[in-house]
Amino acid sequence: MSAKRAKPRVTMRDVAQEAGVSPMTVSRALKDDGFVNERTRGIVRSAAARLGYVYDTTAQAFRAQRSGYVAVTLPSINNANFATTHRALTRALQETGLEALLGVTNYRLEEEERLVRNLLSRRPEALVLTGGAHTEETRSLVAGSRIPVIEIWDMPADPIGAAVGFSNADAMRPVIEHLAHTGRRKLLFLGAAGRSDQRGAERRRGAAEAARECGLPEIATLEIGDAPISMTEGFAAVQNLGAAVRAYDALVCVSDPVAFGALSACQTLGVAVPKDLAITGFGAFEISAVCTPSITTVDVRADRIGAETGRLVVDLLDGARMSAKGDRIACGYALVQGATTAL
Amino acid sequence: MSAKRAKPRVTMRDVAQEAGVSPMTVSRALKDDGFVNERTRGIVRSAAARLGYVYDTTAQAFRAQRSGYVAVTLPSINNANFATTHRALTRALQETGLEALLGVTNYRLEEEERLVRNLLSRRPEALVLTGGAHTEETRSLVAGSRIPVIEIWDMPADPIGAAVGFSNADAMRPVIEHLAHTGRRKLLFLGAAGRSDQRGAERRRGAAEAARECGLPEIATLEIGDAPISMTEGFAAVQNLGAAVRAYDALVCVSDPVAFGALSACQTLGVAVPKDLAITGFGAFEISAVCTPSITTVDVRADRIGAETGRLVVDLLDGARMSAKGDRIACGYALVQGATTAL
DNA sequence: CGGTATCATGTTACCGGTAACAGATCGAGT
DNA sequence: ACTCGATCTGTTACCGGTAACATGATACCG
Repeated sequence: MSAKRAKPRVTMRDVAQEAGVSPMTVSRALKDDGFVNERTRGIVRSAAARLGYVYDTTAQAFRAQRSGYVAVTLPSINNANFATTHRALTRALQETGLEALLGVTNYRLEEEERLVRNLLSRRPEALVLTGGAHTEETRSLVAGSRIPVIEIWDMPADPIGAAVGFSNADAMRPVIEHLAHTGRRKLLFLGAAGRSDQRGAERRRGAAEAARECGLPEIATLEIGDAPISMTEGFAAVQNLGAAVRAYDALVCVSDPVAFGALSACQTLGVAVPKDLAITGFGAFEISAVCTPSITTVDVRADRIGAETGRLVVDLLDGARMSAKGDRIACGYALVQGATTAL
Repeated sequence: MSAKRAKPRVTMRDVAQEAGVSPMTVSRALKDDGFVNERTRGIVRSAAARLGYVYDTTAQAFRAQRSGYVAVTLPSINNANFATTHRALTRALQETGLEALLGVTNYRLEEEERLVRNLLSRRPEALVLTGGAHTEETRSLVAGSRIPVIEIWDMPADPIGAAVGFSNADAMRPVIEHLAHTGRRKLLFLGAAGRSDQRGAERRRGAAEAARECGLPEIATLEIGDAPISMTEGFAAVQNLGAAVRAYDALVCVSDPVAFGALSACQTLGVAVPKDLAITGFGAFEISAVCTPSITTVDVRADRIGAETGRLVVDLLDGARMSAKGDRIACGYALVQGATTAL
């Protein structure tokens, strides 16, 4: 049996009665749009405070058919880059009175689908999806929703709506070129199973392509489990390879944490980095700069992705920009040379 | 001028018309509560699919005066432990059809206040706050909201409602005892400015107390900026100390990332860890196990905090448990010995 | 065969705000 | 004194679901 605590929720009507005015006046007074006499406004405000009135956004959103928020999905809430993007996005939205409503997919497309369905039923005004890979069902749900959709952290060949980010494949190119220029030829890519990490798979593809163009031998691949993979998996992978890792000139890791794990394992194995083996990461996480030797990586401008996305959302909702279909905003990336690839 | 795209939102009425039944029947058919004829249900379902109908949770919540979600605040979405807690909490809630609505405070009490105000106006059914320190305004807002409130990751002396977590002060005790037992006497605590990191300040207090009880000299403190502090700050702090760090037997760090930064700086400075200097962290982050030498830390059972909180919320909303005022659930913690304190 | 339980569906009203429109009051200008 | 506009406040209806109740159809009983 439910605890049937009688809860006399305080509404505008109550405040109106307390203040001796109509509910409409309360609404206006609280909105502070200048259409209410200054004295009345004061009376209403103090009445509201006295009763402990809390504005009901749900009712407002319902009436106005405007929820005032933007749904955002992230694969993980344990990732500095996604956190940065989210912060920048939130900041940009707040200036317009919009809120970001955050959902986490745990790198699973089915969870994304469930989440999107759920988020859409709350009538967001726009939808920001991290990543460009989705289930068919997700795509059709989203396409039918008639709200602006923005995919970030990816440059899908066929975006649902707009896309803000960078090509994960292209961003790998400077890494491979750098390795080639410093004389590394036998490369091993360390990443998650392709199915589970679309962005990682793109990076691998880009690496393979760049290797070909640089005249390097085919790049080898080691899949070390489903996304998210991190330090532990990178460490274990290299530990398992053991001395066999010496067959390679460089480990190209799908992310900095994986690279750090690999680096740490090398130190355990007595493999000298960068002398015997070079290592590269991806994402310019804090650790890449702090560890010894520092890790060569790629800065992908997470904050810019968030800020640009925010701007785009605001523009689209303003109607300043019409449809976003096909808009693609590239935020760039930059190689950050660390000590793990020094000569 | 706003893009006034005419959007004929599909409602239950439309579906009803399409299916040739009343809106009420549509409602029942979609809810699948068994009060509708099987054939009718099929007709309604296909009509809904044909029109691309999407259920409107906002309207449902409004009518039922039940939002179906639990508001959760986190200081950061770049922290494995908070992520773990959030995942466990979400999982527990989902079994009851509740959703977690996530807000981020960036370790700022004023942001928390803004956020709480916002979240409350969306009428959550319960509120989960990470941390036990709040502005006065936040406390009174929350207290007046008449919904269950649970503070996690802390054991405040005077909780608003219930508390689930551990005493950050107590959790520091085994660390200090371990250092004392292994002969370390001169300790330096590395943490954020106390004001900005309540949990960190508690850890420092606990460390100081434990040191006293173990008969160690007063523990020194180095504040290295406002929360969140991480590897970079830990690294810079030790780098700045330079040779002066040799005056201590052990660095007691407020978190693993700070500890790792300190460790890395020691390696740069040529200070041998653990021979010349011991280092401890907090939180059992992945890096503590992967780096070399591995870092002695404290596992605080982030998953248990999430799971217990979820259970508590569900119980409270069921009415199975009445008021949570004063409930305190301790989730425990455990010292994890690493190589940074070996002899 | 009337009475009643059972099942399936429809009708009405309402949740808490606010847009749109309709007064009411007042001072200024003619 | 009358008109007019500006300023302020009130009234009505509505957003999209669904609880509560009413109704209609069918089955089953003594």
